[in-house]
Amino acid sequence: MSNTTGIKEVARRAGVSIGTVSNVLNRPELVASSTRQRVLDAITELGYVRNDSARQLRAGHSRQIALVVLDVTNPFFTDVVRGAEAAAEEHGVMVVVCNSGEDAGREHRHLDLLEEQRIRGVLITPVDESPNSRLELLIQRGTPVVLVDRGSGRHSRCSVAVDDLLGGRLAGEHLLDQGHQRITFVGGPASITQVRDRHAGIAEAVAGRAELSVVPTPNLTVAAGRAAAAEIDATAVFCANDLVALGVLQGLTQRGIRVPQDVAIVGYDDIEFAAAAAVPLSSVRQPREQLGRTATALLLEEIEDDGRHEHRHVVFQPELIVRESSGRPRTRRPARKGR
Amino acid sequence: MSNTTGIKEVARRAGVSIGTVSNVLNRPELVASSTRQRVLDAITELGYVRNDSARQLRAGHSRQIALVVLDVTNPFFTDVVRGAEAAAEEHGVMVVVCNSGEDAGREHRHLDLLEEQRIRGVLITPVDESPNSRLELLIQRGTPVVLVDRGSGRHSRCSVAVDDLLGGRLAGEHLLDQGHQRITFVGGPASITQVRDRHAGIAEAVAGRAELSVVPTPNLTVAAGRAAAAEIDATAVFCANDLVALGVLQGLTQRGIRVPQDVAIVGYDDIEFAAAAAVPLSSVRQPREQLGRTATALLLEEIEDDGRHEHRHVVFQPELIVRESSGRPRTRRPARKGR
DNA sequence: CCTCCCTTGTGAAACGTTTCATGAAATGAC
DNA sequence: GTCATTTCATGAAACGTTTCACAAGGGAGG
Repeated sequence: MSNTTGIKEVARRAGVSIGTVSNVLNRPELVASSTRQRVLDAITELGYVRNDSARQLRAGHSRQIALVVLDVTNPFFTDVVRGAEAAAEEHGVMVVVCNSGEDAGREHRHLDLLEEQRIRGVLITPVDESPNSRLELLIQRGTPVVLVDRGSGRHSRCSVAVDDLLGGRLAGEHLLDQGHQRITFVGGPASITQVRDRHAGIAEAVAGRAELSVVPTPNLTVAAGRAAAAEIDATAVFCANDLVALGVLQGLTQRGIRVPQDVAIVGYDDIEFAAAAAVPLSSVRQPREQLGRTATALLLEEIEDDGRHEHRHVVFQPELIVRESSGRPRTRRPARKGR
Repeated sequence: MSNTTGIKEVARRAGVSIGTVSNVLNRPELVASSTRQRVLDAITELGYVRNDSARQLRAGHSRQIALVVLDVTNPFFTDVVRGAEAAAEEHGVMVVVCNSGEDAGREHRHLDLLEEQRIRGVLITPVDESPNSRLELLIQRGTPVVLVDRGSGRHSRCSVAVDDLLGGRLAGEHLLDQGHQRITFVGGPASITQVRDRHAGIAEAVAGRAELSVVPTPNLTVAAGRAAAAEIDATAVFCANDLVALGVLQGLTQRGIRVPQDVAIVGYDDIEFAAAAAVPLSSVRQPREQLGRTATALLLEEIEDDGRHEHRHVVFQPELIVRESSGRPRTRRPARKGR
């Protein structure tokens, strides 16, 4: 309603030129304090609100960065979001969160929109990593992009990742230690790099020492895990994801299969809810917030460097957290035992 | 890099005026198909990307809506996000997600930015509802706003909510039915309307029939719940939130207190993880996605109606889901009993 | 052949900023 | 009192769109 059309009105009210108002806004030290005050007053009296479109148009690019996640519903990613927001806030940059929902089409559309907005930079965990993707185009046209939770052989961009191969190996070693001979990997689709790497990791660890099968899932959700549980026929399960693991746990329990006595489970991500699960879940922990923080730092650095910039690849080490779901059946809870 | 400066370049390449290019983009039926094709070709050859800032500047407002949530980390809100995204997508509108983190300052800054961007509309669960807040100003200046998960006495805006008083009552009745005489409400801060209403609801149900105490928390997180558990001295707990409930469950377990034998717990929201908890959690269920969907529909409707618009208030009914955490101590799991 | 209308395409104005070259006034040095 | 320098303020151009009044050309109807 009272959108009093900007700077011009303010200028008139304060009795100065629009250039001066702009200066008050952007380089206040250039304007005499009395004038400055007059302008400031006019601004508050009029309830003037800067028009960002005009600003951006002039500047040629936005002042925000985007974070495109695979699944907002996954606590892993919400923690990444928090990390990114924290880092961005320190630099006075705003993060807009986009959700691809593991859907390449939506990711594509998001990138279209973001490019139209001349977004300053993009943090993304891409749905897949085909070489001629929409993403490549974006990079090619000059938008800084940092890959999140995904290593990158290519050197056309920065990346922040956790060593998923190692994560898979850790899980594998652990399950072997527990004496398991038939292990199943649950997760999918294989188009997601994390899924492939985690699978490759455990395959490597297990090779020749135990039997490894796979139950593929259409996505990485609790529901998918629950469904997958029906097909599990092994003494240990390694899930691509804690959500899947939680689902598998529910599914197995429903089938009357006890965890960990009959089947052990190891998840991935160590989300907050893993520890609170019906059977506290063993899981491969990733530094989730750190991931977001570092990615943002890298992106801002690249934006800063503008011209020449050395792309960097940061890799974090995962850590296996062992809880009841994969421990040897123990009797260490007297309260329960004694009743 | 190859940001070939827009429409003008395209026009030159296709040998037409810029007005024509604009027409191809916005009202293709107005331009002869041969010309149209020529322009389209030029666009792809040049890799032209529309400049949204310029578009917005001309239009006077953005074509996106914002969703400001209290806590991205809370599965309740991520489900609301999903609902909102789904509804928005059907209308070709993009949703930008902002996280206030239950921090009034951040909420304020987000609204500043959003207003500068002339955001088309805002869905928000405000941190608090003081009458002269930043939010009021936004509404006053003409931005359509829909309150999410919060009823509104005022008629200056639409709202979508779940009847939290009823939710509290349901929890209260249930716990009374189970014979509890000393009940504690855990949650805070009281500045959050939901917290107040849920508390008021159970207080109403319990009044005169049992003793009700309160353990306040600084926010609605698992950690806060865990900490609050130390102060609990009652036979039943009603938590403002499933996150808090999960925390309380952990904290009590750590103290060697059994749930539900020693203390019953009822949560709120019925997030996906509630059912998967160490002790499956009783919880007051809200139609989370529905909330997001409806809010978005209302907002789009208001944007459509533009001039005269009748503000509406949609209220959903919550539903109590009873699980183990508040059942009478049962022995219905033979597998466990028998070992 | 003249008129009228319809289809296509044009050019310029406007949206609200920022920036920059320029100018005016004030200050200081001599 | 003059000149050089510094401090402030100005006006116009530019950013890339969309929109709108208008013009040019082509048919159809008379």
